[in-house]
Amino acid sequence: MPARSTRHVTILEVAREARASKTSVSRYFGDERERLSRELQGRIASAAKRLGYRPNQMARSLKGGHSRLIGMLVADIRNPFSVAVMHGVEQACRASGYSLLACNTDNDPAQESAHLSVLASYRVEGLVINATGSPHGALQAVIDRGTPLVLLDREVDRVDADVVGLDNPRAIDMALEHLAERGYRELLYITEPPEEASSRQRRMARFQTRLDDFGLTGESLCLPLTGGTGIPHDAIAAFLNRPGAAPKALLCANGKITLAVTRTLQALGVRLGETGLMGIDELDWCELVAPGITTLAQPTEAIGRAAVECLMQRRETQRHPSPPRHIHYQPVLIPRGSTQR
Amino acid sequence: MPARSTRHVTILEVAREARASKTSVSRYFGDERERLSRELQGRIASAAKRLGYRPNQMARSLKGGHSRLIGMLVADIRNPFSVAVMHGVEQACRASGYSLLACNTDNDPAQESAHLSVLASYRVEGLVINATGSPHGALQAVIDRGTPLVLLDREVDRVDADVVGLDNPRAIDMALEHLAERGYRELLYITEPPEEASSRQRRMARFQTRLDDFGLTGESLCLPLTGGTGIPHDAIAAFLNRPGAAPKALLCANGKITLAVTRTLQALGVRLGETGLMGIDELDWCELVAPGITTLAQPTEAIGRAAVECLMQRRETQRHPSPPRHIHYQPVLIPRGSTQR
DNA sequence: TCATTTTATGGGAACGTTCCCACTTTAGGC
DNA sequence: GCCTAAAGTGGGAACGTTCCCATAAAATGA
Repeated sequence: MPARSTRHVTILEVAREARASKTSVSRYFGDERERLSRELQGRIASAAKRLGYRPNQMARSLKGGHSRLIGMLVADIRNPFSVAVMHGVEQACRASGYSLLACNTDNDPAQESAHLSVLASYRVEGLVINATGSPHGALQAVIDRGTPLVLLDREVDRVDADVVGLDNPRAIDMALEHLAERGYRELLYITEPPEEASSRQRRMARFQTRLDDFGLTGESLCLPLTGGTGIPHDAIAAFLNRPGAAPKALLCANGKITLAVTRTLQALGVRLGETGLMGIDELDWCELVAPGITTLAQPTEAIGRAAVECLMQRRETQRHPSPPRHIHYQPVLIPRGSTQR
Repeated sequence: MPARSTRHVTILEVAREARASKTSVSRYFGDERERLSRELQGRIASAAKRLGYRPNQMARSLKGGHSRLIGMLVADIRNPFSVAVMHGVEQACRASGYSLLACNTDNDPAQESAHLSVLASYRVEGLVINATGSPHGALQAVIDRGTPLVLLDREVDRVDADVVGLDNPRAIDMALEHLAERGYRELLYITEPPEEASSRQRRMARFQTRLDDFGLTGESLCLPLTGGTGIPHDAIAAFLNRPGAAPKALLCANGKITLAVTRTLQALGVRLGETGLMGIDELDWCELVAPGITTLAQPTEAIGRAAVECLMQRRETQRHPSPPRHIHYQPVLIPRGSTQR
């Protein structure tokens, strides 16, 4: 029976029970266990177990300044991409002995700064941020305060932090190359509002610049997906019904767009393959819809792990910081029927 | 310029800057702001802003015993159902001034108890748990220690805590009723190993008991989905190829099963509708696959919110606890082509 | 007018740790 | 065999709060 149904056992009670000093108990649970004699170790171990002792992490971080907490801001937790990255982040944190305090901002700058504030009050030792668009002074303030910070996927103006994400130009190039190779000639690039995220801008800009190089023509369509699943059918229908025999294809800037566009195409009765469809972000269901939807998969877990690695590295080289690093991962092409004419 | 590029500002520095006592500053940031004169409030506010002060939550919880933290254990963070519930939980926490420390156990009991341990060390004031199967003594220990605890979806033997989840019998009844009404006669119920979760047991048991009442025959198939996407095609093929003209249908116990089964059916070239397919858990893509997959949607956000509500209630009525409550939500039927012959 | 309450403020002791130092004992070097 | 070093242990002061108390001033009541 592990005793005491009420309240928490303290280090002092363990010390008394083990006939040792609190210092020794502290050493036992800290990283100086080796300094204790075998015998004392034994006494403390059994006393602690008997009493059901758990060091109070709050007290620990107060004294030592180590909260052992990493904070994460996720723009949209219902986006499978975000969750996959978060999974990687959490694993890496745990491997380094940290816990993850993850907050969902629902793409709302107000929630973002509120959460940032909370995370600061818990004295997180590092921050992984999938920020909303607004070039946030609060972020730079965090860095100035000395908290290591990594930006995920999206860079933020005038915030000099490490950035981890997809190699966006390469992703677009791969998409264009694939679509060109499969014989599509006229493209429509569909994206959420680019102002909100640098990665969206990068992708869109690259799309425009490289079309010529692949002998393609194309244009971009910006869809605000706020709220419902609604998406304007007419803009897409107009593109598809445009006269001319050149094979047409749609390129979706991310998973959310791919979902919305697939819905629209079904509503319009479009046959996939004949009309090309391709998306960035791999999702569970992409292989299930009709002939399968071709995607560019992001190495989400790796991105998450890399983010934490950056954090840990900065933590170790705290004094006189190096310039921000940018780490870009290669996407993986998963060809399916939706780009097979 | 919010001053001090290094380290954190303390309450004492603010007090000095505002020509006030630390007690007054503490009052200002606590819930006794009203007791201070307008003038003093002003001085403190501006001093705090000038210095960029954020109360240290670690110190706060150490002294006051309020960590303002709720812990959550999620069995599988890559399951959209879990994420949706988590979203509800987080919203509700924030509304009550709590932050959420969410941990993913990847269905691994070892990680579960490790995380439980960590959460305890942060002195979380409540715990929302989507537990793995093992009837965990650790859980009861948490309760005994006085931490309110809510079980999500799955009950755990010999742990007397509140349980929030789906009305499983009703869900099965609705499914059977719908399938019978649509003319299917022979059913195959497909589930993950029921030992791991009470909800799985409930659903399966109900399925077996109520078949007769709807004039149906049927049997159950248990699939271990660990690891890859692999799923034994042959068991399902055997069911489908069984002689007899009675229309057949498959009922999937959760979203993960629905995904795996849909993959299998595509591989087998089965036409949905002709062969019925229905699943518990609504997913993004269910309306996209072929004629659309009929589902029973769980009110995930509501479940999440209810869990936190239970926690808050227990927190307020700490002394002399009431018996565990069980809250069960009704599913919503979303009929689609996969159950239309 | 003076005792009494109320209002506004501040000092100091905790909360449960860690960590610096100091002390004792044992081992090592010559 | 004595001096020094190392190993093993413990006491006490922080860490940044909150909260109990005490105080001073202002308001109230007769």
